This record gives sequence, structure tokens and C-alpha cells, in this order.
Amino acid sequence: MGRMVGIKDVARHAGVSVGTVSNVINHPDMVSPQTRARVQTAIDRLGYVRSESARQLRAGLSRIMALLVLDMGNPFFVDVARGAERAAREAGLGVMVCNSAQSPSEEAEYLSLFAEQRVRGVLITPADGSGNNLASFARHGIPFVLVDRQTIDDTTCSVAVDDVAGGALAARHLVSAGHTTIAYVSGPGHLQQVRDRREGALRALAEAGLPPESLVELPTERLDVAAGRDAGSRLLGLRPSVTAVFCANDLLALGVLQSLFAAGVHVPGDLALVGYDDIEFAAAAAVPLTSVRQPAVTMGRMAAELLLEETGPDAEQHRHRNVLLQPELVVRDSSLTPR
Amino acid sequence: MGRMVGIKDVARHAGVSVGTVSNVINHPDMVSPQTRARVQTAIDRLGYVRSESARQLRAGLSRIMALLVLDMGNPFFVDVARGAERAAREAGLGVMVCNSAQSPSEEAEYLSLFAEQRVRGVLITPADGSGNNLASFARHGIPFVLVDRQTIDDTTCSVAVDDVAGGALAARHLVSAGHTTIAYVSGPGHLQQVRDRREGALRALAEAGLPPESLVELPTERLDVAAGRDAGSRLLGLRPSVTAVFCANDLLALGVLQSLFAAGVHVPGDLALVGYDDIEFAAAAAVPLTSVRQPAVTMGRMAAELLLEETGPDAEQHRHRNVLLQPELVVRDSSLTPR
DNA sequence: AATTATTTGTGAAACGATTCATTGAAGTGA
DNA sequence: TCACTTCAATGAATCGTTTCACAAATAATT
Repeated sequence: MGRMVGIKDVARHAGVSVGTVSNVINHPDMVSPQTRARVQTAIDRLGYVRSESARQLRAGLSRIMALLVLDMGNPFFVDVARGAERAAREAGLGVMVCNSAQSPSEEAEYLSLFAEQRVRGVLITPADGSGNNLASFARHGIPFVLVDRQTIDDTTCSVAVDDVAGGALAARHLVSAGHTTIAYVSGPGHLQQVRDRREGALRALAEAGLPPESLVELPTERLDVAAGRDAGSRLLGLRPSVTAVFCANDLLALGVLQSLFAAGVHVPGDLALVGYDDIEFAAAAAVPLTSVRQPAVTMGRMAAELLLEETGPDAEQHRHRNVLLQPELVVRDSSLTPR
Repeated sequence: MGRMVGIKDVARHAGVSVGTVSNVINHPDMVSPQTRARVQTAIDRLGYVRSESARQLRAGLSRIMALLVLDMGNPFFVDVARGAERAAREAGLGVMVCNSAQSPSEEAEYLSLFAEQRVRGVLITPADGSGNNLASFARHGIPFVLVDRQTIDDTTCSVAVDDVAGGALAARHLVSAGHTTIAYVSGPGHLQQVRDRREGALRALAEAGLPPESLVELPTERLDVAAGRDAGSRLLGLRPSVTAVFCANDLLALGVLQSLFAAGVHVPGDLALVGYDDIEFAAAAAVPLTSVRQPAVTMGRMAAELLLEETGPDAEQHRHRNVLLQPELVVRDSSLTPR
């Protein structure tokens, strides 16, 4: 691998100064057309590519924003990444997508990597409930935006979805279809989302004059398909008093669906099913899944835009905002009212 | 955002020279324990984080390897990313995962981004059939490894899975279950994978003494669930002469499954179904999907390891290798022999 | 023609780390 | 005490850009 050609080589080859070459690249209109063309041919001929690290060193910060998510296996986060990526590219930034896999220590490692890289900013769904990782990261002065998490204070921006509203949407839908006892396949109790969605469901039940006992909770260890499968088999015993199931997550719902199907329980005939997130595979299930759609792509995009505003040219007039997006119920076969 | 603290600030604060601070970080045993401790406290006190860009500028190349995949919405590639990430981190490198979305122009953009970043190397599943993008990228002298693609020559490393063998596995399985007319839901004809899997299937049929017409091809525009749904409805007309379906991809198979289910066609009773990739959602389908498992994580890991070898300290003795991994049939309910 | 603007191009000083030849001090053996 | 080695620490050069004050040449105005 021979020595990389630098701006100096181009300058020599074109018979101009390095400053001029730099101008051709960054401020083309400051250079006369003739020299511009001459420099350009030199660039092409030599195959010159500018060194991002040198540029960065000078600029003080990089043209990369980081996105740290909880689980890249979950299509929900893939969508978030898509949205962020699009917004970032429009602004000429790249996105470095990383996966903390819910581990606070991995999260910490990535955060210090980001600090070393002097990334423009970080979009993060925290894995560390204590907030220690974020607190120590904040000391570097690199801005970050919380994704899929709310903040009370105004020290950072955040973009989240109203999970209480989402839970209410799901439960209201089931109640209005005549269900009076609903199972809630929840996830790990320490997750705010899981709690909020339950809270929403309870509210909807209360609205309809149903007691809290109408919601039967089935906790799970994790928010994945396997946990759903497990919950599904536990569900079988709750029939027939339970006639509908609300899952904290589509992955869980898919697992539940599979269990029910294997047991010969018909969805929605015997048991109505509602998921959450509306990932692509929800619509693709054998019985298309009713789900609460999270505007994941929008969330990613808005988070990126907030960060861009905070780090952009008019950063001064930036005020931290806590955006709360509204979810939307997508009704499909899995919750159709049986006749 | 105040000025970043640099190595100089640490040096001043600890009363030593910059060289010494650098040594504390990079060659701790060259520094006496006392000064080392003094410098360390200064580092902690000031919250110093070294600038990766400065380090890179000096070193000439970065500590990042790039991974450019075709579709981050496909869990197969998410697994590839996982494998690559793990191997890279073990070597102290970060991975930048990017999505060309099958678009040659996006691919080109990313490749030039990688060149600017002077990434250590690139793992890529090419989107550009012509090979032009890669050819021009190769001129930068940055090594790359082909993922999920074979190479004939020995100018690069590659890691792929034997698709002919995979196609044969699937077809042989169906034939041995007594099926004599099989539909092949293929994808875009220009994809080598799609062609190889058909080739394998044809071979298996020939082995069993069946004519090539036993394989009925249903082409699709894309390798996703929607295309599968569409193929599924086209399939309905082919019954009952066709008794089994082999899909080039699990996403297609899930779409097919959904169509069949909606039409009241029983799987595997009326129609046996086999997918390809064995993504997580294949096992999670209502009727768990028989699928040809691709060692995706292994593929990502091996690709990364080949790259590390090629760019590592003993790069001299590196010989390009073309690794061909073997797929494996995972039999589940969707192809159980009906009684 | 003299003065003032305008347009192009120059070259040196950053940016923040690493490296390496060199110095200074302390220790060793004769 | 002198020469010699060993161990620590130094400081300047370097990496490849961008920026900016300045010079030179050209055009516009009086």
C-alpha cells in the first residue's frame, strides 16, 4: 500500500499552492475557472481523496453522529436508524449505528469511543437505568438526544412516543369490541415503556367502567419472541375468562400467536391479539397483527434533526425540547370482532 | 461548549512534557510509577479524552472497519453485522455499519466516505453488479472482503455460503417427502444467489430422476415479504399439481405463508413450504418454517477476521482466501410430511 | 494617470497526538 | 574519580488539512 497522495501532491502537480487546492474543494467560487479545472484534473489524475482525520483535527469535531440502540435485532430500532440516517445524510453527516444490547457496560464502552471520536452528537436509548453512563458522558460537552425515552428536565432534548396513550388505544379497541377481561403480556418490570403501556390500558378500562382486575398481567423476562411463546402457553390456562391479549411488543405478540396456533386456538375467533410497535413482521404474520404503530422512522428523524439544530450554526437559539409523538392503532385481522 | 482539554493541558497540569503524557497512555512501562500516577490523576481530574482524529492523522489509518450491506431490514444482515462486530471489537476496532439499500449510487457514496475516513478495510456485499464501484474503490489501496459473494480470482478475500448446496438441500428434502412438482419462488434474476439456489434445486431433482419441468419458477421483483405475498396468490392457481414451495428467502416464504393462510390453504397439509436464511422470524412464524440456515454470524465473523489478518501486523504472509461455508437444513413444521 | 476596489492566489500557522533522537540524572565497576 | 551503562523525561518534527492575513494583479472610478 503506497503512500497516500495528499493535498500537497495535488498542489505540486497542478502548479499551485496548497491553499488553492483546498479552496477548489471547499470554496470553488473563490477560484478562477481555469485554475479550478487544472486542479480538478490533477485531483482526478492522482486519485486524491481528502483525509477526513486531518480535516476533523482542524475542525475540532467530526461529521459523524452516533446512534446507540438497545437491540438491533428488533426491527423497531432498525426503523429508528433509517430515519436518523436519512436526516443526517441530508445534512452531510454520517451515522454510526451501534448496539448496546441492553448492557450498561457495553454502553459505557461505546460512549467513550464516541468521545474519542469527537462525534457531533449522540442519539441514545439508554441501557443504563441509573443514568450514570450518561451523566459522565455529559461532562465531555458532547450533546445528546434521548430516543424513545422521556425527560422531565430541560437539560437535553428527547423524542419519545406517548406510551400511556398507546396502551389506552389498544385496550379501548379491545373493550369496544366487547372484551371485558384482557391479558397484558408485559416485559421486564423495570422498563418505563412496559409500565406506561399498562397504565394506559388500565385507564381505558376505567373509562369503560371496568375494574383493574380486568387486566391480567403476564410478566416476561425479555421483550422477544421466545418470551412471547412462553407467555402464550401460560395464556392457555387463562381461557376462557380471558378473551383478548395485549402484548407490550410485537415480538412478544408473534411468539404468543405461534403458541396459540400450535395449541389450535383460533385468532381472533377464540382470542383477540394486539401487539405494539407495528414492525414489518406484524403485518406479515399468518394472521396479520393489530398493533399500535410507533412512528419509529419519524422518531429517528426528529431526534437527528434536534441534534443537528443543537450543533448547527444557530446553536445559540436552540432550546431543548421534549417531543412526545402520538402512536396510532393499526387494526388488522388479529383483533377482528368474531361473529 | 468549552475548549476540549488536550494532551498539553494534562502535561502542564502534571508538570511534565507532552511526550511523557503520551507515554503514560501508550507505553506505561516506560514511565516511572510516580510520574505515571501524577499524570493519571491529572488526566482524571481534567477529564481528558484523547482525540482519535489526531491519533489517526499520525497513524495514517483509522481503527474502524466498515460493513456495507444490502438491506438492514433483513435480519440476515443484522446477524452478519453481529458477527463482524464481535470479531472487530476483540481486535479493538469499531465497526461502522451502513446500508446501501441495493442502490449502486448509495454504495458509491458510502465507499467514498470510507475512503475519506481511511477506514482499516471494508466488508461488503456488492450492490453494483457491474463491479465498477469496487474497481474504482480498489485504487485507493484499502483492502476489502466480499461477504455473501464468491470470487473466482485471488485479488480479494471472500466469505460466502454454498448456495447450490443449499438449494439442493431444500429440494432433496422435499423430494424425499414425496413431492414431485415444486414451485420455486425466486427473486430478481440478476442475483447470483437466486440462480445458484435454483441450480441446486435442479440438481437435486435430477438426482431423483425428475425432469427440470418439475421445478416451476415464480419470479419476483424483490426479496421481501410483499413480494412473497404476491407470489403466494399466484401460487394458488398452480395447485394441486404443485405440492411444495421452495422460496429463495425467508421473507418471501413468510409472505407466501400469509397468502396461503388467508386463502385457507393448510401448510404443510396442502402445501409444504421451505424458506432460506433461517432468520429468527422463520422459527417464529405461526407455522414454524423449515429453512436453509445460513451461518450468518459466522460469515460476518470470518469476513472480519480475514480483513484483520490482511491489515494486521503479519499482513505480509497473508494469502487471499475464498471461504465457502456450508448451509444446513433446519426442518420445522412447514414441511412435515402430511399423513 | 492616480486612486480605490475587486478578484485570485499565496504561504505560514494552527489542530492534537505520536515518535525519536537527545539530554540529564542516577547507578555500576574499575 | 572517570568512563560507561541504564533509566526517565524532554521537545521538536511530523501527519494532512483549513483558515486567514496578506500580496499581486486586474478592473473600476475619479
